[in-house]
Parts: sequence; C-alpha cells; structure tokens
Amino acid sequence: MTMTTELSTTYSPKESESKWYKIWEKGNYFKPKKGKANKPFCIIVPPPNVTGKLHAGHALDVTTQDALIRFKRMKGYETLFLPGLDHAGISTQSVVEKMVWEQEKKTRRDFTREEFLKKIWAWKEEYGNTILDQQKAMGASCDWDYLTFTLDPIPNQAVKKFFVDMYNEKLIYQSDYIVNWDPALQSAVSDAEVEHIEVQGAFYHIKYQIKGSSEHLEVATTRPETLFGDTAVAVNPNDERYKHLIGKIAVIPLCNREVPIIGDEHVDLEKGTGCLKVTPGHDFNDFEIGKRHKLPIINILNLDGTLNNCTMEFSGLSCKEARKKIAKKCDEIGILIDTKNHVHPVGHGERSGVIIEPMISKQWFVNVKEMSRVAVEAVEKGDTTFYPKEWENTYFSWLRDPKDWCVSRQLWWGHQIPVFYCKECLHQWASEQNETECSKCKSENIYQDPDVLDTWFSSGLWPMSTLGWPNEAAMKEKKFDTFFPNSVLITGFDIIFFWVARMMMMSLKTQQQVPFKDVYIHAIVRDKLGRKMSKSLGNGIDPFDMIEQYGTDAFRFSLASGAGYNRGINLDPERIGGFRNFINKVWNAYRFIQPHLNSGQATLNNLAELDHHERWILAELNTTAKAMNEALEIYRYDEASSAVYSFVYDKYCSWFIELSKNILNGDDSKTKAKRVSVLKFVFRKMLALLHPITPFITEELWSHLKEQNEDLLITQDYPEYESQFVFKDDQDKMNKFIEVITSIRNLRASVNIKPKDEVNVELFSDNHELIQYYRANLINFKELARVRELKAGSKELNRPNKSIVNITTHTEIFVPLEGVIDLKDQIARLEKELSKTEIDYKKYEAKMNNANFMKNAPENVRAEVVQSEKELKEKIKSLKENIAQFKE
RNA sequence: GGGCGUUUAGCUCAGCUGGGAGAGCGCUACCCUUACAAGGUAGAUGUCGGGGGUUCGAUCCCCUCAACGCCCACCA
Repeated sequence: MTMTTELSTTYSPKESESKWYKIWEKGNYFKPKKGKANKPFCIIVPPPNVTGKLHAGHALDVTTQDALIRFKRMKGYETLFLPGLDHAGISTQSVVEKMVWEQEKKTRRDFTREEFLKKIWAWKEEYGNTILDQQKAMGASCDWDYLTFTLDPIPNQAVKKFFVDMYNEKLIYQSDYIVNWDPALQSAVSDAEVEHIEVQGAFYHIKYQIKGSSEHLEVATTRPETLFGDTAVAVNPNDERYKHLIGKIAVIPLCNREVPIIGDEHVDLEKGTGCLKVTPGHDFNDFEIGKRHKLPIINILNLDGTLNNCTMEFSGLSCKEARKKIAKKCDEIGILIDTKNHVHPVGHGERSGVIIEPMISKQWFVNVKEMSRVAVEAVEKGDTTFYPKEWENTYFSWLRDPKDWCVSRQLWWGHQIPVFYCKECLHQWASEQNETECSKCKSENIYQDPDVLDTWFSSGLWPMSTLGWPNEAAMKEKKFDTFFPNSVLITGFDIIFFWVARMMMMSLKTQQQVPFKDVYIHAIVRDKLGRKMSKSLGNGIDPFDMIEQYGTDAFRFSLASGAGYNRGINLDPERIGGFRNFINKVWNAYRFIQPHLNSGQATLNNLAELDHHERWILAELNTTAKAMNEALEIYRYDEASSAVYSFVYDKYCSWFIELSKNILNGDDSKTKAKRVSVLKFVFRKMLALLHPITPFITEELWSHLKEQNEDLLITQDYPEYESQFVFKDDQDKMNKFIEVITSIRNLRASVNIKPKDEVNVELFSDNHELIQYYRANLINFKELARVRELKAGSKELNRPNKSIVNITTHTEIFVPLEGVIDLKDQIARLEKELSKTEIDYKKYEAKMNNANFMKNAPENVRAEVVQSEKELKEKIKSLKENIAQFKE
C-alpha cells in the first residue's frame, strides 16, 4: 500500500529548522568522530564580542565555516567546529559604563574595581549568549562543549604563561614611550587601533624670535596649542635659508622659553615653511628627533586630553578651544603671520572615535621583531596559505615593518597584567601565580600591575588556548594534538593585522608551528548598492529578519553563492527571495516523487539496464559532484552553489522529472520501478550535495527518503565523482534533444500555437544515428513539445510544403501547418539566423585559412575549429536552401 | 605619500594555465498544463572602462590613461 501524506505546495522552514537543530545537537552529531577519511578537520569560530548581535558578516562566517565543516564531516573527517566568545575589553567595558551612567548616574570610578567588574560579569551573563543562539539559528554545527570565553581560566593561564615567558626573555618590556593615548577611554591603545581620518585644519604660521638677534623664524604648525611643549626648533641642515641659525637660541612665544635651534634631516624643505617646532611629548616624529638630540620632554596634557598647568592661562581648556585662543592671542600680539587651510590626516580612536593624543606614558610593549620575521617566513614557505592569495600582501605589509606592540590598557575588563611590584624593595617580577609576597624580600607589601592586556593579546593565543594549552590535562581532554594546527581560519580582511598576524606570531613562538594551514579571507557584506552596512545609513540587513522572512537555508544559499575570491558581497534581500524559491523548488521536486517512492529502491543494482535519460541524469549528477568537491576544497562556495543550483533546476527538475512523467503515469511496472529508483537515487545524492549549504530542508527531506536502518543525512557520505557514471554519448545526445525540443517550442510560440494544441513535426538530418535517436524518442517529443506525429528522416527526402521551419546543426525542424503561413515572417526569421550563423562561420573560416593558426594552434583547438567550421557550413547550406524554397 | 583592488547584459556578479562571453534577479509575450504561479514556455539586451602593445588569436598577458573603492602612513 502506498502511503501518501498531504504536503503543502510551499516549504515552511520554521518547523524543520528548530526540529532538526535540536535533534542534531541532542544526538551528539556535532561531536568529532573518527570517520573513513581518518583525518582531523578543525575550524575555530572567530569569537564574536559578548556585546554583539549577529550581523551579516557573522552570518557569512557561520555559513562558510559550517558548510565546510559539514562537507568534511560527510567526507569522513573527524571534524571539530569550535565556538567561543570574546570579552572585547574596550567595547564591553564602555557599554556597561554607559548603562551604569544611564541607570545610576555613576562612573566606574564611583565603584571599586571588584564592584564594577561584578557588574560587567552580570551583564555578560545576561546578554553574552544571545549571539550563540543566533549562530545556532544559522545552523552552526559546533561542538558546544568546547565553548570557550576569552576570560575563562585556561585562556587566562595561556595569557599568563605567554606573558611571563616573554617577560623573562625580555621580549616584553615596560617603557616610558610615546603612545597613542585615547583621552575618552583614558587608556593607551595600539597602532592598529588608530584610524587616520582626513580633517580640515589649518597651518598657523607663527613667528619665533631668535635670541640676541632681530631675525625670527616662521614656524608652520597645525597645533599651536602644543607650543608650550616645544623644546627645540628644527630646520634641515641643508637648508640654505636657515642653516646659519643652527646652534642659536629661539624664544617660544607666549611662555618665552628659550630652546635650541637644531638641524635634523627629518625636516622637509618643501613642507610648511621648512621650519619645525619640536614637541617631543606630543608628536611621534618629534619624539624621535628629541631622542636624537637629547631634548627634554614636556607633557602639557592631562589624561583627559585637556591642557595641564604648564600652559598658563590656557590650562583646563580642550586642545580645540586652546588652539583657537592661542591663535587669537598670537594674532593680537602680532606674531601670527598667516593661517592657511590645510587638510591632513588625524588619528582617531577606533572604538571611541575621539582624536588620539600622542603622549608619553609608561606602558608594556611586546618586541615583535623576531616573531614577525618568523611569521612572514611561514607564509613565504607555504606553511600557511591564504585564499585568495593576494591577501598575503596585506599580511606581509604589516609584518615586514613591525612596530613594538603596546599591550597595556588602563581598563578593568580584561586579563590583568601578571606583573607584581614590591613596595618595600621596589622589586618587579612577572608570575603566573597569584603572588602574596615579594619573591625577593618576602615582604607582603606588594601589588599587581593594575592594567589589563589588549584584547588581541588573548585572541592571539586563541587557537591554542581553546584546545587546552597550556594546561596538559585540558590539552589531552580537548585533543590538542589532533586538532592543532587548525585546518583553516575563515575571517574578514579587516582583521588580518589585528588577529591573523598575531595568531601566527604567537603560535609560531609558543608551538613552533603555524596555527592553521589555510586562511580563507571572505568578502565584506555590504548592502545592495555596495555600501557598508551602518547604523547611521540604516541599511543594515539583520540576519534574523532574513531567516524569518526567507528561511535559514535560503539565506545561507545566498551568502554561499556570493562567497568566492571577491572582496564584497552586495546583499540584496530580493536575491534571497530568489533562493527561497529555489529551496521551494527542491521541496516540490520531492512532492513530485513522493507518491511513487515505495515502488523504487535507493540503490541502483544494474547499470546496464538503465535507459538513455537515466544514464544522462547520472552523468550530470556525477559532473556536479565533481564540480562541488573541487570548488569546496578551495573555498569557492560560489561555484559550488551555482553547480548544484543548475543541476537541481535545469537538469533534474526541468528535464528529468518532465521526462519521467509518462513513465510514472504508464502501465509498465518494471520500467516504472526502474525510473523511480533512479529518481530516488539521484534525489538522495542531490540532498547530500546540497546539505552543507542548506542543511535544514535536506535533512527534512532525507528523513522521508532514507531507509529504516540509515542514519541522519548529516552523517551520510558526500557524493564523489565516480567513473562508472561517465556517459558522454548520452550527454551529447540529450543536448541535441534539448536543442530540438526548444526549437519546436520556439516555432510554436512564433505562430501563437496554443500550449494545448498538438502539432506534427518532421525532422530532417544528415546524421543517421540522430535520425534513429529521434525516432526512438517519439513519446518524449509528444510529452515535452505536444507533438502529435513525428517523422524523422534523411535530408535526401522531400520537405513538406506548408511549414514553419527552424534549422539547427545537423537537423532541420519542420512543422507543417494547415492555415496561412506568413512567408515574409518565416524568411525574415531564417535570414536572421543565417546572418548570425555566417558571422560565426567567417571567424572559423578565417582561422582555417590562416596558415599561422594551423601551424601554431594546439591540436585540440584546431580540431574544434575544423569541426565547428564543418557544422556551420552544413547549417548555412540548409538555411540557404530553405530560404530559396520559400522565396520561390 | 605608499600599496591593493574594481571597471563584463538594466541590476548584482562568474569567466580556471589566452581559442571567440555566462548565471541569478529584473524586463517582454503567452500560459493557473495533473511537483511547484515562490511556477511553466519562449524571447530581447553586451564596441568585456578608453588607447596602445605582445600573439596566428586578448575579457584574460604587458604598457598607459580614466573613473570608483579599500587598506596603510608620524596631526610640521
């Protein structure tokens, strides 16, 4: 008895999505298991910020990573997809500070450190997991038992170990150095966290008097307010204009401090006036000049960026206000010579958005010189490969010119720096333990460095710490040796410096090997007009809306179809709608075969029994499997998607299902059973091919198609290329069949024959094999082009009189008509075809007549040209003969 | 200032080591045909940014110009 369930004509994603995710997760399907490939495969999720909400970029992360994980899992790899969360020091602390201010009108300084950290932890517990739920909604097949937070004990242990080892090697050092100071955060930040933005400013030309002389220097500066910090004036030693002044004394306006005039090559003769005020405390270049000339350093700023008490009546003002007032005052006393508009780049805090002030401050630095050299070498040697390869340049450009990494942050939320100070003997030491007494004098009067480490310090150790390093028991439990190095890192290009480079350095330093074999840099998701998604533009696409509207599978397919070696994906919700339709197509293909399922088998026992169309669809399936395997191996999700899309739509649905209808509706039960088996066999393979990209609908349909003893689709074998399914001749013939059918349909449409009305068709060919083939396919012409009677014969035969005609290579298609035929129309159509064909033909003819081509072109190209030339010639002959006939 | 990238059908983009240009969406016409109107059938559209070169042959390689975008860079 055939059991049929009523199925809706449209697929509704919601139910199957939540259903299958739970079944997979509860059934431990996401856990690493040894499979037939007997190799590990591990991807670690770039940990999203706990402040975060899933955005389109994360959705792309999940899609590309999960598709690969599912693909490899099906291929029998021991797969681990490792999830995590990042404490994101600055962002998270800021969010909580803002919240506390709104709720209690208090700043963090109104609390003790412990009290405030408690608030952040509470916040993290409450909101931190939403993004994980969203990843689950995207279908991420992570082993959630591996979930790691960057502040968990093991990452903390990793951070301490790395820091202490580096400290003891003197590769981490403390120094009074000029750093990027973020006045809003009141913390140092690293170079990578500074964004240079072009702003409209001005060059102020100010007169600096020379002591004991009537001469003066004209200094050009964009920052007159820093003149209180000037400790020299510099000119280029080769500058004829000023050379004679070197060694003399200049007097700083307003404060009348006397400073030397020095010569330094750094000064550009062309820029400004060629005369530079040197402020070593607040400018990176000046700091270097100061070092070279042993100049004193004067700090003129408070930690919040306002001017301090070295600045006379200007103290307490912001730089911006002070600049205005100082310029005004200089003007009043007649030393402001000129003000010129000037557009120049100014560093802004990546997180805070405020202007970064270069300031001298005692901070911790990592000496990255050697580590970056090793990291560059590893990629040059190919230990790690970037896809697409061009991104290696970006990676190199950062690491080949390394600056020491400022890692201390004056924040509370993060890994506290494991350095201790003794108040008694002033001893300083680093330790992985929570120290209670001085390691030297045993005094208990000690304290730990209050600062925390840059968030990227713990992120850099992520591939190791998530797998248990440096805790040996944890490493064993988490199978460090199996999953490290990871197989591939998938992320966006915006964090190549921040993250990829640091992981490379820190892994090579601690493990003497690279952290991952491949790095796939995916595109940045933009809106449909190619603009960055941003709150201010309001053009953000919320993944949850997309899932709600179109279903996760459709959303994943859209992202996959846009993910190749490109830099941007312009995501248009309408496109997702298109893929939703595709998903629905799969659903309906299932609805078509569903009533017949019981009469067929899931396996094909005897390939020799298969008919032409069955061999054809298997060959097409095989081609698709090959293309998908190859594409996914090299992160060409776009190619994989388009291959499977075209197979499902253009091969299976448009032709194979159509060609199966007469068999399924017929009486020949043996033929029918065979056809159902093939439909089922191919459908099952098709689901497997699709599964990595669209896991939910495929698992849903698999549950209807699987045998009782079979497990879920997520564990089934991924279809591979198989030589037994190569049927080249059937593919060629089928292409011919499709061409002729299309041609008949075209003729019907050209004279408005109703879809229901039948026509007679006569085919004339110069190819005997084709004639036989057409004759054998009578029933299919009937089905697909509403043909009543089909004659196929040699071109030697007479053509029917009143007909409409199309000409293809090797075949003339005649549809005899009863009524009046518009000869003009007919001739026009054929002549259009003729001229097109002739243009084509001439190209080939020219080649054949080109001795150089015949001499130089490779054999296969030549053969192709010869073949095409022959076929086009034949077609032209047909066209001409028929046109002549109609003109008579 | 340095570097990278992009420019192909109305829109978004493929086009692998050079052999004669493709997809999706959109558009037009006709169809509710017994899997699917979230559908079917047929159809239109390209000086492959401009110019030059290499080659038997260039969307693809080289040079050059142009437009757009991104990244890096010490605020004279």
